[in-house]
Amino acid sequence: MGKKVADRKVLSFENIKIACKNCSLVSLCLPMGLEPEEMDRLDRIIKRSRPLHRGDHLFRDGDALQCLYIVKTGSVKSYAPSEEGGEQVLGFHLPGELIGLDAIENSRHNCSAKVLETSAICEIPFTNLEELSTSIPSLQHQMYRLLSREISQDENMLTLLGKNSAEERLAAFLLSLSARFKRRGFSPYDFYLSMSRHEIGNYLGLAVETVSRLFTRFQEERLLEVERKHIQLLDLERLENLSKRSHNDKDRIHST
Amino acid sequence: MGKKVADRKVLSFENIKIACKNCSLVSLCLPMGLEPEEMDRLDRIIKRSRPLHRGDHLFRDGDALQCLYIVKTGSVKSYAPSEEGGEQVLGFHLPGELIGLDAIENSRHNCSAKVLETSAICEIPFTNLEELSTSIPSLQHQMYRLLSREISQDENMLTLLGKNSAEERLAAFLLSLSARFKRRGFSPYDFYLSMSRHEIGNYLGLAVETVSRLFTRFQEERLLEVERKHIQLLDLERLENLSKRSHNDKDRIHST
DNA sequence: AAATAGACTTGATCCAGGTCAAGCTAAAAG
DNA sequence: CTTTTAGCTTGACCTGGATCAAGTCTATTT
Repeated sequence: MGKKVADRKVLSFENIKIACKNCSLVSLCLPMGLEPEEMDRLDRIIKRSRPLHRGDHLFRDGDALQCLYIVKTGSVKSYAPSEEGGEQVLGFHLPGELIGLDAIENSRHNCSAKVLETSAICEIPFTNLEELSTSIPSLQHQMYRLLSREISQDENMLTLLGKNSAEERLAAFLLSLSARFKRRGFSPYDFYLSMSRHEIGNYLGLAVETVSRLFTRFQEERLLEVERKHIQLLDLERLENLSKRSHNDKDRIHST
Repeated sequence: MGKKVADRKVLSFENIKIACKNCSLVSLCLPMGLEPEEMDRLDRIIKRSRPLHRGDHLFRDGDALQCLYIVKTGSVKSYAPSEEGGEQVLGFHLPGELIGLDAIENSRHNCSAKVLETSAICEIPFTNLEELSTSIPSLQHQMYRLLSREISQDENMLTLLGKNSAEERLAAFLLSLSARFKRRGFSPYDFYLSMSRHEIGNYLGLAVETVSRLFTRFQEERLLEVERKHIQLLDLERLENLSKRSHNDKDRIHST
């Protein structure tokens, strides 16, 4: 009984509502740019549940849209499941990133999202958010920006998949992670992957084997050091060069 | 002089402001779902310029965001130019579709857009639109929906590029056009392509030659009839089957 | 009507990356 | 501890679609 009370205390501690204004992510998250008073109003509609564990779903393809989700700590992958059990990984989400935006169109999720490791997630009931954004112009603006950013990112990804080689894709992927870790105050050179090789390959439109071979090759070429999930980038600049296709740009369209 | 006046009249006739409420696209365009009074207010900020001609740009990569654009008649392609003169085609836009949404994030266009044929375009100054949407909740809602739809579409495209064969990609492309023409009151079976084979290939991540061969093959298999830009779809159902990869779905991820 | 040019098609060849197969490793389960 | 299992690596081989190389067709210009 004493133990149980102790447990409760620990849980309620873990579960404590770290208000947006006290959250380290505030400058790159939804409340970015809000006045303190506005932030409080937003804060009141956000739910912080206890941590989720590897494999837990935020939502599944077809679910009615209830909430948008933001990663507070940990990481999430979103993916489009296909009938036959296959899937297309659509993205990996790090702290501060908003998830579920593709559900607004028809009030139903068009993909699934599951956490890759133990993660804390903020939930924002969409109806409330929409209502609130009517009366807080800078929140509306921020929503437009975040939706627009998602579109830009997907378009980048389309270019990556449409035009770039396996090598270029993996290099770009690692650099994207590196830059995002950096923004969040983590090392851009030394990090752990929370997704499997299979998931990386799926995301990049490559076979697992290709991803594995590339990691080996990048290591041989002293671009990075890899040991299972642990990555150390040794030469960002060369990686950068690799990631932008220099060769083979005969793809110009001569139009009228 | 008489002639000149006549010219003016013709021009002002072409240039006439067909208000949203009189536009045949109203049910699938930005003003969808607005009250008549709201529609008038939106109408007042929309600019209708004279028709643009093949190759004219709506905007270029890097331009400051001034307006969002909607195709009234004709068609537009958006594409990401690369340094070396190549490009990635990001989409083809038909009447009623909103263009430039990826520019909101940083008030600067991330891609270019040019018209594929003589086209009438509505221009909407974004600042005014944003302002207006603060005071018209259903306009804000519509903006959220359209941004979200763009994300969904890009995600579909990611899956197409990441997982599907050349054959599946072209079939899906033709079916997408067909469905979109249908919604707009055109024949879903018989239409003209306003883009070149090169642009189709670029969009689908394929070489021109592959696109050409596939058209030939599809015709041999009596799936369609093709004569230059003129397409007649003969068997939507078989095309549908082709477009969803049945084979080869060993891509499942067994995660914890 | 001839000439030029851009768009498209068709055939021949090649190769990046997929597929198949086997083994390795780490960590979780017993 | 040993066993199991899922994830990862490596090698051998194969293939879809890219690339290379001629043409052909249409439309526009002269």
